[in-house]
Amino acid sequence: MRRPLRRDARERRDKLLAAAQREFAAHGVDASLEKIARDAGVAIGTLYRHFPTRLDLLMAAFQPRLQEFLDGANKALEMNDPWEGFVYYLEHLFGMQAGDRGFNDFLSRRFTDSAETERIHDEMCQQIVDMLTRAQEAGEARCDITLADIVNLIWSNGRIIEATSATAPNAWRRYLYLMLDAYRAERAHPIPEPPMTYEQLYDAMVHLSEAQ
Amino acid sequence: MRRPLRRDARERRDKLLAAAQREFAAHGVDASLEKIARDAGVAIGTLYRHFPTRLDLLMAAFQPRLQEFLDGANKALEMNDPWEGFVYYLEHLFGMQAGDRGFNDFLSRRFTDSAETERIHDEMCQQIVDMLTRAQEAGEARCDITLADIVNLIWSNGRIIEATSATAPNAWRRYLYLMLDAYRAERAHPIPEPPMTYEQLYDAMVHLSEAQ
DNA sequence: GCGGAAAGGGAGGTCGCCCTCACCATCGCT
DNA sequence: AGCGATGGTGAGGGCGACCTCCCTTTCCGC
Repeated sequence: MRRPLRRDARERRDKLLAAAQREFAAHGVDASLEKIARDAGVAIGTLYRHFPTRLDLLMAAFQPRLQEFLDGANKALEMNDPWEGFVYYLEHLFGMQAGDRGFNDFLSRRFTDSAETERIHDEMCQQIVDMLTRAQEAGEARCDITLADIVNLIWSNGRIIEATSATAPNAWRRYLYLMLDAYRAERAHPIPEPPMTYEQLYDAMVHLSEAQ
Repeated sequence: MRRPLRRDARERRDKLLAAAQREFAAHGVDASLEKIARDAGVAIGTLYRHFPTRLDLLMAAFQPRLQEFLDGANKALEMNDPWEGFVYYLEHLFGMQAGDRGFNDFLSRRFTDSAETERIHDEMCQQIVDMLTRAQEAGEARCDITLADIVNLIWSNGRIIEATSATAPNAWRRYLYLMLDAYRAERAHPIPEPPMTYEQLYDAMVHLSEAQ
């Protein structure tokens, strides 16, 4: 049974979380923990007392963003037109990637030793599959694409945002609308490579975490 | 007037270049120079004597790759069908990106203090413009895309390769063929964002270099 | 207001990277 | 063969990151 935090501890914890949100948003999930502590006006030892691992801090800092995202996603599922829902979902997701580099990194990677992040990732994958299937069954999205193709899209959008955020902050949106034309059933041409399997996809996300 | 290198100097220089090619290919243009020296069986001071800056080493190591690329590109320009040439060019480019992470990085960035790399980049941009214009004039590629869209494509392909090279080494090819469907003129849908200007594009490439 | 538990602090060890420089080794011209 | 120029070496200084641990400070219940 965890007793409530002492007042001073609570305050410093909050400052750390605020600083972490800023730093992760600006520099991605590999941001310097020492800089976060400095920004929070707190000693590095204090950061480690509250958050023994980087992942602990990450999860605490991203909780609100993730909730916000999941809420937005539900709206997409409630839309009547499957294609519109699909577009809305991706636009919402891309917009959040653009606004937060940490969220961007978080989406692209798997953190195998956190059951909590794994659960969130699984949930998002499920949402994407639902979205895509609905659009495919309505005959709007081409039938030869899978979850893995959408994850590829998320990865590549992440890169475009890294490149353009400082100079052309809306470039990702243009890229998305181009990509949507690639996904329409009416324009589909055969693709010479099979989709990635789920396992390949998973391994690739783990790989991104390991290669920093 | 540069006199020829002493025999021992020439040998060590060659070993350094070979090690640099391996390391850059495996870890990108930010690979550790100390590791390159170690791999070459040479002291770090020797590396710096031959190549005072990272860019000097980079250029020396990439010269052959770049030549190889430019040769392949010429083939594309000689093809009769403009669309086929366009596809061939991109497939060739993507394949080289997939085989060499250093080349991949090199494509995405600008190194402002090297006239030589700037020249090469300018040349590639010109090739792309020629390629694209030809395909557009033949009515095969949609008219509302520009050089910047192709550079976006190169960036995003770079990211997909980073993610998938270890688990699904041909995933980039699937992505390319999907993207090609986005570029076809037939039944193109309007895009709500304007293309990036050349200046935005240039700044974005410089930005990628600075943020490591 | 006091005592002990909870929390904070930050110096310091480790690592990998960049880059320099004073000294030593080697080559090759004569 | 000998000597000067050319080239090689690697310790060492600087940096910024990670993480630990012991000592000090602060809180809060009694």
